[in-house]
Amino acid sequence: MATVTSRALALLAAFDEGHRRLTLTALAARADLPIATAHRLAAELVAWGALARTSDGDYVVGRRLWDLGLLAPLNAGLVELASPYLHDLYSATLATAHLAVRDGLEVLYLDRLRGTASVPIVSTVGSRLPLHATGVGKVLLAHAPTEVQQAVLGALTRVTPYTVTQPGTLQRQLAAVRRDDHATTVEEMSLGACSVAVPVRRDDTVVAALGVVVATPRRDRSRLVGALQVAANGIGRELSRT
Amino acid sequence: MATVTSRALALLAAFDEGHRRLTLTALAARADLPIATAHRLAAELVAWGALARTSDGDYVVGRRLWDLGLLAPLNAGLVELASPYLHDLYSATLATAHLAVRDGLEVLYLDRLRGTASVPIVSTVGSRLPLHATGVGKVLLAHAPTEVQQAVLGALTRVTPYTVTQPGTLQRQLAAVRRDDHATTVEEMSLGACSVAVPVRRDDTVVAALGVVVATPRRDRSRLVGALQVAANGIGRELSRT
DNA sequence: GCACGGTTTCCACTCAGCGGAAGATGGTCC
DNA sequence: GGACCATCTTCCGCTGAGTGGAAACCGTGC
Repeated sequence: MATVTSRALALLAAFDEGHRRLTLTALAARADLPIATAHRLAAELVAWGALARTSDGDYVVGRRLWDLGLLAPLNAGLVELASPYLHDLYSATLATAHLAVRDGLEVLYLDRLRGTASVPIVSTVGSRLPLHATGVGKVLLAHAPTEVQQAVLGALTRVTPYTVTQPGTLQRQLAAVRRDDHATTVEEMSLGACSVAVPVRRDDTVVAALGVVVATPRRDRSRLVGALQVAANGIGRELSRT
Repeated sequence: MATVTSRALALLAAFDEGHRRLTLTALAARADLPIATAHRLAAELVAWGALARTSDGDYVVGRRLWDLGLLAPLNAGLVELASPYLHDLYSATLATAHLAVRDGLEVLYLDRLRGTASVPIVSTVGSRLPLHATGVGKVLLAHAPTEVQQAVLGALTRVTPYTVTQPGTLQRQLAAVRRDDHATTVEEMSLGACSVAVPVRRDDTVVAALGVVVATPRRDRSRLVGALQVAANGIGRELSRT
């Protein structure tokens, strides 16, 4: 038997990147609730500010959830603190630059500065992508607890024909990431897109990863790694002061 | 009689900028709920991801609200699209740069790039400040519907000794903002801080304001206005394409 | 004017939610 | 080591908050 709270949360969960605005009927269907129940509970969420009603009656996520979301510890200054460095990185490389953290068994993109090159970019702020198929993901996975590594290694899904799906291969790559202090991918997440990423450390702990996405990394690899490390070190220094 | 939904939302509302992590007892007190009730409902919020429990038992806002918050229409690309221009502005001026929108009778800061100058900055991403006492606020107020202007003009609170609190004076300033297409403040929000701001237009509609905070605006006013307008025009052009 | 789809409102029935109390846990002080 | 305190967790009898099908309402299109 569902609780009232779980029903209200089901309404919130009905929204996602592909469903940012919903009619009442669609909202009820996606929340698996009768229309009358959805209507009643949604009215309370609207009154509080968790949802909002557009002028033609559709429901959208309310401003108050934006406010609350900013209080989530993940945003405790990291995005803001890292932003200048992300832009320095962009200026130095003109490539799409990312700041990401590990969230369970996935990469979560906290910030992105989109470059000008026509390289396919699949990430956006708030999106989650596989750890094993992205540069920032490999960095985060290489420094994750053993049980996280084992869980990921046990479920390597193929995203492109070049995605590494053999555990042994990925383990060797992760060891190389720890040794070389950077990771690369070559069309493992998107065809036409390669990436380079480095760890962001607060003292000795890897708390995030910084990466860029380019068409071909091999030519500029050491230059990209250098720029990434300068930016990552700057972020790490400021993190150590807070 | 309170509903279950209102109690659950009261728990979420217990968190704010000054209370990012709360013990169960504090959470219950701030939500005005008995501890047993708070414990039960909070457990459901934790299970869903709206709240999280730290290792020592405290409650914090959960990652899932961060995700949901990103879906709020306000963030539909504006922050990300504007970010490169905000950094261009920073590079050109080395001052703290802001992107803000009007939210009811207040300014809401969507993005901020903190400059290096030692000027007191009171805004942070997500914060709301008065429309009449900030540069971006004056821009947004000058282009707000008449009833918004009248509501604000009827309640001009003093923030510093230099805050404009006489309706006639502010009205003349707003007319000047519309005429000159930029606004300034001089220690009206914080002593030692002055600001310059311009409108960001999508076609002919003012949808945001872009501003910088400096120690003394008079010396660089036209240079700052120029840089702001270049950035605002760039943002506006991209907005017109989406 | 009618049909249709979506939204809003009603209300008899029932079980989910309530919260005080008791127990458990952990930390501090003497 | 024991006493004390504050916080957290769990229990459970009672009852009114919540339920959702059905009807009414509303807007649009033909």
